[in-house]
Amino acid sequence: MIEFKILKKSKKSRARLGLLETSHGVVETPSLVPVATQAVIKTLTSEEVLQTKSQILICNTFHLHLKPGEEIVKKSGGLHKFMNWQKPLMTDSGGFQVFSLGFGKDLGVGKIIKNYKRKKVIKYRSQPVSIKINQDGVYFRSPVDGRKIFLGPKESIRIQEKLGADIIFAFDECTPPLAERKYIENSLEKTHRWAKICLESKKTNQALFGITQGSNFKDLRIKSAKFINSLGFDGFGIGGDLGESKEGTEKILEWTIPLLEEKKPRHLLGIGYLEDMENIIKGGVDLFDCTVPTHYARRGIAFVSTGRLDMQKSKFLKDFNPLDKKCGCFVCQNYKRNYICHLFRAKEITALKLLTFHNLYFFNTFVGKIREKIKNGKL
RNA sequence: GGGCGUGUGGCUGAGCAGCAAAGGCAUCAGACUGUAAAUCUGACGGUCCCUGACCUUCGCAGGUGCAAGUCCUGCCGCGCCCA
Repeated sequence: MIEFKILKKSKKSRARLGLLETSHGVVETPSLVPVATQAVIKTLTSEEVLQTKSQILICNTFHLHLKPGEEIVKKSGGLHKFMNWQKPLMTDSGGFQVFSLGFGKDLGVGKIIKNYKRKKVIKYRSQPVSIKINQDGVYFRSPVDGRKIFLGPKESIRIQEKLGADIIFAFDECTPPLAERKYIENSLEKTHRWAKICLESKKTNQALFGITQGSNFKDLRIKSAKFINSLGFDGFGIGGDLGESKEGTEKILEWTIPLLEEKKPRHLLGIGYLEDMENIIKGGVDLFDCTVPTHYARRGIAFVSTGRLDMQKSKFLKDFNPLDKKCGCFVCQNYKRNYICHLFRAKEITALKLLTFHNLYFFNTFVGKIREKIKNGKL
């Protein structure tokens, strides 16, 4: 069960300020949802994650099904106890892995392709190499040991019920960019049918979010938003490939969000560079998860008020400043760039931890400022 | 002093007649948006009219070959064994 309270609606945009109440606490929205795929923010303990001002995390059904298996989590008392995180939690359904382990992996592309000039290469009825999608669900090849795993709407919900997050997602197909229209149409039918099955098969009182798709086709996005909205979900995810550019994503939000019941929370799946945040929030997004702060941290990238710093560059060995002078995180209070740079170049794992902590704190602070702007009528 | 072995680009280490010379490391550059991801891609002797051409390289100095990092001779350095 969740309750979503809208505290303020912007007069300048679709942005809104809200409180998402769950049995594990309240989330101020708009909010970033850091990604804890395997029931952990890589490199951090849950106590540390709390200090990054994170309010809610999202774990992954597919990964936790593989390791350690939902039964283990259930026997541990559910995800919250298992990972010692007593604040709100979400689980993603595994729908993204239909893409990332499928065409995403085959074609070496992400869900946003910058050079969209490339012609559509994914034809109707074509299948990725290592997964097979049919009307009922998806056969995955486990990246862990290669065994076959079937995941469909019922399976995903059953697993998510055992994992026990506060908010769970419907099982969908995250469609690839580079797919022709007919592929998207067919996929959308599946996602819609699966959405109904997810709702019907859920037995717990966890909140269930339905996911709208439709790639970058306006009529399909509208069709999907209307259909998913009609089913009675507790909230919405907006997924799939989100257009060829930032503007593409904004358009998709414009097509989708006005058709979703206003009092329910909207979660934009997988978007969140710093420069994206204001735009998607203005588009009416309440929640968004993104791997960027944590993922980039492990690649040596620090996000700071002046942009990105690649902390592996040797020039930082001579830089005695903190990552960001204005940042209040413990890393910026206690460590200098030259030390962090040294740790990266020496391949010390603590480097990953320091940047992960800083990036998350920085991102959360950034969203906090946007909430302030909405509050003050500036956005 | 004698015997055997060895010396390759920043390091390591293949190559033992047709090579600007495999791998690896390091270095430099780039990518990354519901995590396949502490990963991947590219460059890495020099110059230029740069999908190609030329120049300089494999301890040093000579030699034999159309052709030598690769064979021969001498020297130098390093290692092991014997005195």
